[in-house]
Amino acid sequence: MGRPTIADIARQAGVSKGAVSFALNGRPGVSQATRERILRVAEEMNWRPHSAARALGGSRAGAVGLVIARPARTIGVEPFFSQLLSGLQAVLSARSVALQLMVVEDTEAEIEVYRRWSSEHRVDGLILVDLQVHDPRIAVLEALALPTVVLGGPGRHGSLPSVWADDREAMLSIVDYLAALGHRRIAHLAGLPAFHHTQRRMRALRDAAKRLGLEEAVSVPTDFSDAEGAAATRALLARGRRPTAIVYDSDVMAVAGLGVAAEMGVSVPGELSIVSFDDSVLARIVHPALTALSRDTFALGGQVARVLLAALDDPAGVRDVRTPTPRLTVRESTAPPGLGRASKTV
Amino acid sequence: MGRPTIADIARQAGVSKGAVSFALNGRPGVSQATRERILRVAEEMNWRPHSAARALGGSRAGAVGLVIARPARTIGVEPFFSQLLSGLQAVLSARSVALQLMVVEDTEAEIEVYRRWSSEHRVDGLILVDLQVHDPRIAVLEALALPTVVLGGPGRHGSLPSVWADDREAMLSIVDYLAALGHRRIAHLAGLPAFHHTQRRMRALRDAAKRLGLEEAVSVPTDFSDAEGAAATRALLARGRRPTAIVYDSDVMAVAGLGVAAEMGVSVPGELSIVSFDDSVLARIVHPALTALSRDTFALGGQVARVLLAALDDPAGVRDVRTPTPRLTVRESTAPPGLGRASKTV
DNA sequence: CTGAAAGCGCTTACAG
DNA sequence: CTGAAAGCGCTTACAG
Repeated sequence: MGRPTIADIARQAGVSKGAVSFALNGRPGVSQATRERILRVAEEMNWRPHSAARALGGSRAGAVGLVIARPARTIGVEPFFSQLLSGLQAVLSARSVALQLMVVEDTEAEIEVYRRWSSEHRVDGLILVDLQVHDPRIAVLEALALPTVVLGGPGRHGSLPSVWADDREAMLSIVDYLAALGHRRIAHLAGLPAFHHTQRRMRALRDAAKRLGLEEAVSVPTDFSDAEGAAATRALLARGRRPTAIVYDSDVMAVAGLGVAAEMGVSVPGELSIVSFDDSVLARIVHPALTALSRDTFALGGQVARVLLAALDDPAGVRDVRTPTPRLTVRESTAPPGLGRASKTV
Repeated sequence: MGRPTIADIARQAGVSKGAVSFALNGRPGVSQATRERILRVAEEMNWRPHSAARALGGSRAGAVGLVIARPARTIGVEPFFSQLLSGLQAVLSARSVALQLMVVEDTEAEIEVYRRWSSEHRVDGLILVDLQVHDPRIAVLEALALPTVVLGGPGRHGSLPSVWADDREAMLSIVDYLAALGHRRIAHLAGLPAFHHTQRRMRALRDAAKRLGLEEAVSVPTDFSDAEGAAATRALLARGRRPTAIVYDSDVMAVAGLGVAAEMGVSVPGELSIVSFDDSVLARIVHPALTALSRDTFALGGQVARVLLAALDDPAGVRDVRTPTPRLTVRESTAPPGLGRASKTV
């Protein structure tokens, strides 16, 4: 007889379709006894909601969207995103909400997707990543009135709720550690300067340098690619008085930097300490293993999903959420400066 | 007035809703003149299809699904998948078909997702990856009668159409190259033995070893994790007569193996040649850069999407598609054996 | 607390 | 080639 519908259940249970709908959705409007009977029948018939019908009747699409804008030459979906996705889906699928994922070339294309999804009623809400300093997406999303949670901040996210970790505190923890080891010349291979978190990290480094009286502390912006990471590292290490420590904004760039150090005969950590702002398998498997900032990205994804679900129920009742600051995992790529080639190991 | 519907267009153009639907979907049933008028009106009103309504009225969900089953400890979504996704979406979104992506723990959970999606009418078709030798998913999908394209093969995919590249030929090209360099003892750090392509690679190595009269050619199965890749490499290199070349089934394992070689003071490529079966940023950025099998994974994704779309239109009219065999990109990690520590440097 | 009805925005036979 | 109508499977006011 094909898939059972609520009409079948209603007939079987001897009630109206409306009553079945109320019972199935846990709403008031049916007595406890009939509710249980209806649920039992639905179970017996192995009924499942038809997502399209539900979306048409109600006004929910039953899905939320996530668009990642990355130029093709960068790594694409990095370990960070795969962890985030898992965390998101763990929470969303428990509520039967699907996740629409899309990878596009740039912010313009990203905005187009939001407009299309909105007009096609594809999604009920959105997750916004890679927050920019002057972010054109914010105004668009406010205008579309699509419930959205921003991963990033604090600040620069307009009236949209944000889930954020403190990149400033994180950067300070790195610099404090390096300074404690004795480093006085620290370089920072930053990501895209348009990103909000890039600016916060750069600013934190400047502030820390002043406070600690460092001899040098420079941030070099890049496009996050391994190519620019390698090129910038080469330039830094070719200087007369080169930095004794480099902080990389991504694990991919950090690994590329490690390769350049090997290529130029600069020992790590003997002559150069390396810290990655992102932790992942990459940071662990290279040699020497990289000291890196670790965080529970899976849990972060779950947190974002919960905030978004709350926003769907009550767009006005949602507050910004601060998540734990990433913590430094020390491995083999950091040491006091100037140990020289003696410590080069292996 | 809210979003325009086909009823609005019909009123404005002075025709029936049915006529509008035909015109908008490029079907016969309206004259050329009225078709053009309708399209013009739709354009003026900035009409967009409501995906749920379309799914309910027709019987299409407007989406296809891809489930990736990976235990949490492996890298998750690898570069391979991100490329594949991009290729899939490039073709699918041109036809306004969404992609439902889900990451789960194991095959059992994966099958559950298929059953749920099927009964909820969430997707019109599926893409199946990581084909197994005895794959329980095949029978389930045949029974669900959900149009599905298998990425993998040839063989073992039942009545489902397959898009495949020849892993056997690919392995032979590696072994032939290593043998030509003079290697006589070759090891292969394979992936999960349950995977169809793992078996084909292992068998290809055995056959090549016999044909070439190699002294030793052993395949060691692993779970694809960096941990097992490292452990197995350690065991191989600790032997008396160790292999002079190791072929790794994934880039992550190859990088882990490279780390172990460094740790044990085995120079690459002087004392050990390393080849990765997967190419990616990882293979390029490490030092020495890894010789690897390259393929156009983006194009592969596009190909899979095209076959799936064809299967949606006509499930019976789809044939298996063979894609180009991956080709060896030689970098710095391979050399004739026994050059010894002299060539270590850099 | 419950039932009968209308409606969500499309698609698709079925008559003309 | 075209129009009027029914129907997809739900949800949600609106009466009782």
